[in-house]
Amino acid sequence: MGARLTNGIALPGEGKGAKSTLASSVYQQLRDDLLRGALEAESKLRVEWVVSRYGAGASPVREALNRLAAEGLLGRHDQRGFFLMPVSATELEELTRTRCWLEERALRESIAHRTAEWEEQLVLALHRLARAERRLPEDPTTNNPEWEKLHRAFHRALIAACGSHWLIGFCDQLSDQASRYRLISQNAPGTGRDEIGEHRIIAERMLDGDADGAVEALLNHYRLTAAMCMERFAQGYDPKAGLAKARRR
Amino acid sequence: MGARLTNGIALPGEGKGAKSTLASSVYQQLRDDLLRGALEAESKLRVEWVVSRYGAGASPVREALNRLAAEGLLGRHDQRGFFLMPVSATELEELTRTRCWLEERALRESIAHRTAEWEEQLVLALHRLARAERRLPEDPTTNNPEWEKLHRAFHRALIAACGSHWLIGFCDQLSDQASRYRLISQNAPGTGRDEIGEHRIIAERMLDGDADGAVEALLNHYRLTAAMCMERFAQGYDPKAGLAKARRR
DNA sequence: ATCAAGTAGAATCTCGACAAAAAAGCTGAT
DNA sequence: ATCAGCTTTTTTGTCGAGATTCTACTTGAT
Repeated sequence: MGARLTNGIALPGEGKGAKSTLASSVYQQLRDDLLRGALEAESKLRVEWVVSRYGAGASPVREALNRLAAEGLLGRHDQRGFFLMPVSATELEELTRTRCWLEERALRESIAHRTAEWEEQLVLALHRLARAERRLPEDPTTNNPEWEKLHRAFHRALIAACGSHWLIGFCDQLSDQASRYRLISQNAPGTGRDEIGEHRIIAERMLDGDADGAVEALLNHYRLTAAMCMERFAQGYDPKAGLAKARRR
Repeated sequence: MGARLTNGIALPGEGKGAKSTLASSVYQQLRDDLLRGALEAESKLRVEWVVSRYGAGASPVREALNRLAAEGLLGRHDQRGFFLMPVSATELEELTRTRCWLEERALRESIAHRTAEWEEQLVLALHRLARAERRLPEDPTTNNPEWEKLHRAFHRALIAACGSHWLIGFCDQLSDQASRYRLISQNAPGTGRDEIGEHRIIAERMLDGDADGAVEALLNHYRLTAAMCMERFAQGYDPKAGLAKARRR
């Protein structure tokens, strides 16, 4: 198993010459895959499976798994290994509720402490999001990872001026969880939803300093997304579907 | 944590029941020591030092360190190891502010969804806290670890009925950070503060369903603690003190 | 004296093998 | 057929050695 390292060729996003460790590399890739909903099939996550998939030894893989478990993306039981956190309707509801609480506070603080610099970043984030394609051009049934990145960046830009990196971190964590649900339930295309319009309204009200209006728009945005997820995944998602596939061996 | 293990090798010398995994044991002990402010001297945390102190190999120690870093109690730089998160006045201010935001929401929700069971738990937590000694009987200058446990349990009981384990987890995280500051700056004894009285007032207003009053009492409680910490640690704590000691060699 | 380059030392990080535990499979009796 | 108890297999968790990287120190030149 040759260690196929990705150093030497600097990725465009990694301008800092910081050489990453294997543990961090596995962490990043596995995290992306988790958020992409790429491996929701298996409930259990054997370390040997991760080792063979990402081409690293057991030690860095275990370090990555420990980080993800501490973040709440994975679960862990002593002497029983790691597993993907289960999903459920009640958990989605609780998640959305918590998210609304925190984001409302973050939004209001962000508006109260806005600066010109922050406004420009917000405009920029909205512009980039509007330019990106929602789905992959070659396959309109799958989400565009680039759009997901920009979407997350936009929502982070909204609360960037709230003045608490703790609150920003918590919102990020909840955002990760939410996108996991969104991508598991494969948000249906073209359900008559004007996504970019929703985002634009939120941004405009933010820029106008209309805190109440922005909060209302944002919470509706979250609740609508959650409702669509809930519906689709209450009727369509079968947690045992993946296990059948895993049995082939 | 009531996992009674059928571990034949009792090894009573260790005291701590190293029941499950070494990584979890090191995690628990190191976390306790961090919150106790027991090792704030050195800024850097060499894994070999942890290995020799807690008697485990490098692998479980690294797993424990990764968990703590993901929780925000430690910092980490690739290829540069782990370090204790620095403390500062601005960080304490930001922490306190964030904590007030989250705890206010949690408190209001907890009151709104209170049950008889929850009320009883709260009464119990207050009673236990009132019974415990604030300082160690044999050495009145150091805090009583038992009191710290009960104090944390009381504050968690306040928000236990808020209906979101996410929010509870975030509040716990902030509570950990806050107690780190409190114990670093060695909260002064006998500054005329009626601690048990403050806690009792909060609990009484909670039980009365007086949300506004409870919130006011709780936030004042946090802000007073923070102010005392801030004062003592702005004038008394020198972050370079530990480094100077480290240079002797 | 300051600064740069090169070297020796120390720390981090990773790998492969081993021990311990849990899960799966098997036999035999009720 | 079911279940307890034992054996086999799989998986987790741990250790020690080695490779890679960072840090501190010495040396030499402007």
